[in-house]
Amino acid sequence: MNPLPALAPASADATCNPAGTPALDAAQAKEQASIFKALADPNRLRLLSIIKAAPAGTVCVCDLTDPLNLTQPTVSHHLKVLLDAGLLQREKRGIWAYFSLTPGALDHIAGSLARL
Amino acid sequence: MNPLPALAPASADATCNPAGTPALDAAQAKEQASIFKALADPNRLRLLSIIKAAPAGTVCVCDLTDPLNLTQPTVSHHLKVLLDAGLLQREKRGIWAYFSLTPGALDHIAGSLARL
DNA sequence: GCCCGACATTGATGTGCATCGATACACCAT
DNA sequence: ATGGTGTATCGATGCACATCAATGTCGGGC
Repeated sequence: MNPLPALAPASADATCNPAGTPALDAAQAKEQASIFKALADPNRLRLLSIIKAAPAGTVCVCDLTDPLNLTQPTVSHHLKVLLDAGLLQREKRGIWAYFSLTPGALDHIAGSLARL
Repeated sequence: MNPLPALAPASADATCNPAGTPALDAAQAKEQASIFKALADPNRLRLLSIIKAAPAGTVCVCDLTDPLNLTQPTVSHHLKVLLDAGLLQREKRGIWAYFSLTPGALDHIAGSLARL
């Protein structure tokens, strides 16, 4: 369970880009696109924002359905998308599931943007 | 024709986030999501990468269809999406259309990510 | 004038995704 | 065990999008 497995190999081999091959090959592009796809939804951005702004840094699912005005299955779906993208971490405490930002994930994405 | 009209109002009013309202309201989230939606496609990421890596900083459309292995209408569609998102600029020289990165656009997105 | 090449737009098609209701699962209390 | 509550998963539905072929538009050369 490495953190951010999909973000790692973005800057491995630095080719000198010989005027015909694109700087980003198809595999790298697909990986990065999947990350941005996770961010390409208003409700998921709001989820990230709420979790980031939380005092303890962790938020229970039951506190996320009301501010977004979505049903519980929909919120759970979005959280899973962000989880699979490596942006969130889940910690189960008893009945409740607490979500927190993966440390450095947003910074990592910002870096890969600048390194396009 | 302002550059990056959809990116501007991200950090206007800084509320103190009173424990119920999300840090990102629905309108801001929708705007930012539309930007990430433009980035959430492998071929569009490759287009940006190719244009950024080009020596002159500008690339003709005819040089973009081959490396992506897509038809010309599809490439034109993707370029329009990036154009509408404020990420690219178009300059027509005679018959040809040259595309270049909007200066600071990627940095702006990276900043808004960190400011979520 | 006419034709040709570069690019944009349109229409159609298949696929993917956001959302919901219903249901299943996990955990605690009694 | 039995009931109840918080989450996750499933199936279905409607919409958005990526892609292409065909067509339209603009500009240059003959």
